[in-house]
Amino acid sequence: MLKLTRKLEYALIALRYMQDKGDTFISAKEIADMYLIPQELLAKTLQQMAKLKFIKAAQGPHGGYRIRKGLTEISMTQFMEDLEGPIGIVDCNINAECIQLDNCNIRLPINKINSNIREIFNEIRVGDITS
Amino acid sequence: MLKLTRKLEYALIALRYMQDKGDTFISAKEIADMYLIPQELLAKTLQQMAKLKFIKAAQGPHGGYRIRKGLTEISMTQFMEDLEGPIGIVDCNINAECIQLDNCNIRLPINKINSNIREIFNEIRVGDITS
DNA sequence: CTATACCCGACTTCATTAGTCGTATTTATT
DNA sequence: AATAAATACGACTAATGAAGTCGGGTATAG
Repeated sequence: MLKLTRKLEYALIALRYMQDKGDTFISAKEIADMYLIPQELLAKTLQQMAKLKFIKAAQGPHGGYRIRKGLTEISMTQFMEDLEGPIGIVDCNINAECIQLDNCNIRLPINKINSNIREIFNEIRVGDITS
Repeated sequence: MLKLTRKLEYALIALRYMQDKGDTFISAKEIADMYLIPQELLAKTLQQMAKLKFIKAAQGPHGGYRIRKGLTEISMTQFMEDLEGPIGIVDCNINAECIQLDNCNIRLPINKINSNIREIFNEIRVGDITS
């Protein structure tokens, strides 16, 4: 209950590592070996982040990834939702296809809690975690 | 990601309904019918809550469940953790069997976030949702 | 030319949650 | 006493989403 995905964990671990390494390109393999993360999975995550322009990719030998300026300034809410889709502690926070609709008797307080949680992540920037 | 379990949802819906109904015993069936919740599942949840002394159970015809005084004062953190176990956005918040240990480079900020989330639920009492 | 590394989609496995079923027990009502 | 309505509880199955793997492609440094 209330878990982050591994993908997100791996992403943050990788970003932090890249941040520490400065401006050079770091390969997925290097990070995977370092932190015992399944390489293929980490690679896919890094590719996704590259597509989202969070990091810059370079192909070929000595290629890899490098953090883009600006990433550290975005909120964790945006980062997480870009990678994993909307945060919603119950399904109706996301797609609202609930049969209950108005009948639901806990809707309002639950929505409130969901906002509170998004707010927590709004106030944390990626850079707060990676540096 | 970051989802509450259905069990918890059902529990809160049921509690709110019982709260509204005052002091009479309400059967699992009545609530299940009302909110289109699988009866057996709701029943098990209510039984668990009865065991935890959150509600009082009465067997036999006209039996059912009634909210116990005091339930509305406990925090959502306690309520949720009693029903579903510890809140931990990553596994190492719960059982700390991670191979990484000190090697983990995001441990501190992640723990901080976890505290923030528990704090949100600490400040909400069950009664805030059920009334 | 070759080795290294990214790119990407399809697939499989796994864990957790969700839901079902069967049986026993309690108790109000007739 | 019999019946029916309800909880109690453990074992089981199904569904879902996350985690992880695989195969084939492209780019590029040396």
